[in-house]
Amino acid sequence: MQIASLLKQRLAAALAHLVDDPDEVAQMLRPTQDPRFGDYQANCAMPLKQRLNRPPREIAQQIVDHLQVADLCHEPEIAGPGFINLRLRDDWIGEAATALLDDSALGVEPPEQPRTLLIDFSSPNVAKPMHVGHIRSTVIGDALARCFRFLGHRVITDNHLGDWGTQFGMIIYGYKHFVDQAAFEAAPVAELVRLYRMVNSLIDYHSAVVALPEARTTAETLREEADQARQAAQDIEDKAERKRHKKQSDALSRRAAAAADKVVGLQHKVDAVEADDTLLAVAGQHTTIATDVLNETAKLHQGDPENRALWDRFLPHCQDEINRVYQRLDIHFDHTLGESFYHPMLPGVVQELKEAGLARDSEGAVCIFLPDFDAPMIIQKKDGAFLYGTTDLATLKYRNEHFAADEILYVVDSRQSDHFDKLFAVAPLIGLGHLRLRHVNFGTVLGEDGKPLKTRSGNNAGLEGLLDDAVAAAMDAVCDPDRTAKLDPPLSEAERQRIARVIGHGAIKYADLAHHRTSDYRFSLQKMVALEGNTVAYLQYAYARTQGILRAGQTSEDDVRKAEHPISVAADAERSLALALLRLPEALQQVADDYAPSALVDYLYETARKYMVFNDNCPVWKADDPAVQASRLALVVATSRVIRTGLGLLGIEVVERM
RNA sequence: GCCCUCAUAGCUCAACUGGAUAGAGCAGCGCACUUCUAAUGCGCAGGUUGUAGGUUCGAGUCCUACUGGGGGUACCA
Repeated sequence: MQIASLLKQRLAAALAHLVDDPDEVAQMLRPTQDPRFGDYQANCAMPLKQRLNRPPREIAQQIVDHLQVADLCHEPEIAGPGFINLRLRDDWIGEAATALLDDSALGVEPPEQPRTLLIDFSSPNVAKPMHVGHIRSTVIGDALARCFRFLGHRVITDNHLGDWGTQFGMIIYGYKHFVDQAAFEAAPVAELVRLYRMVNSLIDYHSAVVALPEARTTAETLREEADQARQAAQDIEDKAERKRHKKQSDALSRRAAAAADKVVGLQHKVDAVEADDTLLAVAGQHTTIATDVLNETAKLHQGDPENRALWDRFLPHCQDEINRVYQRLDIHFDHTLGESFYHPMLPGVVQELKEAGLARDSEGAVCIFLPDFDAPMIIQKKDGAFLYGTTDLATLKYRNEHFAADEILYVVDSRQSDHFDKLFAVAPLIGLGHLRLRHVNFGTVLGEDGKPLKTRSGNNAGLEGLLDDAVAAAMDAVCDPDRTAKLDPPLSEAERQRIARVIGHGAIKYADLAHHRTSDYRFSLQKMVALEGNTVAYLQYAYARTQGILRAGQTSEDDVRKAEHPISVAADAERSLALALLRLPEALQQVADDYAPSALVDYLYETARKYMVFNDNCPVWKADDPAVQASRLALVVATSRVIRTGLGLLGIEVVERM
């Protein structure tokens, strides 16, 4: 049962006497921020002032007069300008919490209208190593899939792999010119990665050599301007005026620093090749590598047998590579239909759009011009190649025909919002207006310096290395012998390994999901594996404590459930914990409404904290009264189930001891 | 240039979509271990929510302008 919706129903019934849209008005029910105002507050009296032309407190009184909540709440109170404060009865909380023990859905009720959602997430480019940038889409998409399923909706997950792009042109080119056959036979993926990196650095080298002089000039100019602006600012007498100029000169300085950074970055790319005489010689022999790579890609797309054979040979290895990461992270897809799958459909898509008069030639390319957009969606380049807009349209049509989804979520970087705005604008024009399309966008992962996370070489930090680092850091932090010394029996090596793995991987997922998806967030390995604060270790510890109590009493969750002892809340810590446990459905509703798993993280952290307070104040086995003992034990079990289930919905496992 | 997005405590982030005195954590200071794991709990301190206006019973949240960060902007994805 969901408390908030139950109260909303009651509220709506009371409002039916006053307004003709009671259900809508009843939505203005919120949990209170301050326990002094009870547990929930109805805020609908104030806004009704105009509509009913009466003072809000009077309206509130009328609502309260009709409000039938005596079975759930104490007498409602009207406070301030017209808030209606509701305080749940302790006996009701106890009964509801007791019911939780026998409910595998933990209070979640089947939806009135189950939806079918197709979630498109992760979607890495294969053939290059997965990096930290893929983490957000993967982790958020997986958590959303788990949450929507738990809420009773039908979910189809699809990994729209980038398996047909320029990166294959790069490794095909690399293979043709630089392959080490022995290395390829021995470890194909490693060799392909080496080839990818080599070709990439050669392309970067040539473009950096060209770009460097202008970047230097720009950096110098900006530097001078910034210096001048700072000087000028110092000479200004008027204080306010000086402050304003200072601000502007600071901005200029930052821009100058960024330009200088860019020069350093370019120089780095040049140095990377020039430091190695062999590589430099190779660079000299492959001056047109950038366009040659595009040609290899184009040949692949046009069905060139040699390139197609190479692609067929490379792809399984590339898939093994990413599947290893998914396996590690316990992430699964119903479908993996990459770009290559849609490639044969693209000419037909363009043809149809042209025939329908939606697309037309412009500057040699085939474009869909849309009102409200400056630039068109280009679906075929002047050289005949197709673009991701084309693929996305083909994908949309295919999904519509094969998956009967009523909603499609694209868990993709915020930077692509323009693209999705266009895609979603085209959809109704091609008869797909019935699909609810949603760009579930997310922000960038930043390093500790506030810049997008990169390694020192300028490449994106590799994902597997990151996971290894997290597991190692978790081992150091969580399996510190001083801390685990009191565990009896002592932790075995296998148990330590498992704890480090669960906490390490969990830390990465948790830190990502803890931030609202739309904001950028600062990635700090040290903070995410920390034991204090809003971290996965804190939740794991709370969970481990619940298990510790069961062990101490030589009992199990099943035994406690079968005993059917009622929960009754007396102490504040018991009440507040029990109420928190009843709110999982509310938290999940929020996740679904915003497509934002962070709401579940906040909820779980809040619940774990309340459990910790309970744990400190309400001993189980030392309680004198057997009824109190049984009630607290039942609360412990309910907590353990909520935390385990909640973390599971985030894709995170639990450990029994730590 | 135009469009999108962000700006909240020293730091990292919340704030249930317009509700009451803006909350957590970290860092700092203090208190509590004979324990079902102190990997915890409690307390103190920390804020003109970037600036200036506006909308209304009520604004961190909405509108306008400005300042600053990030991103995008016709053939990469």
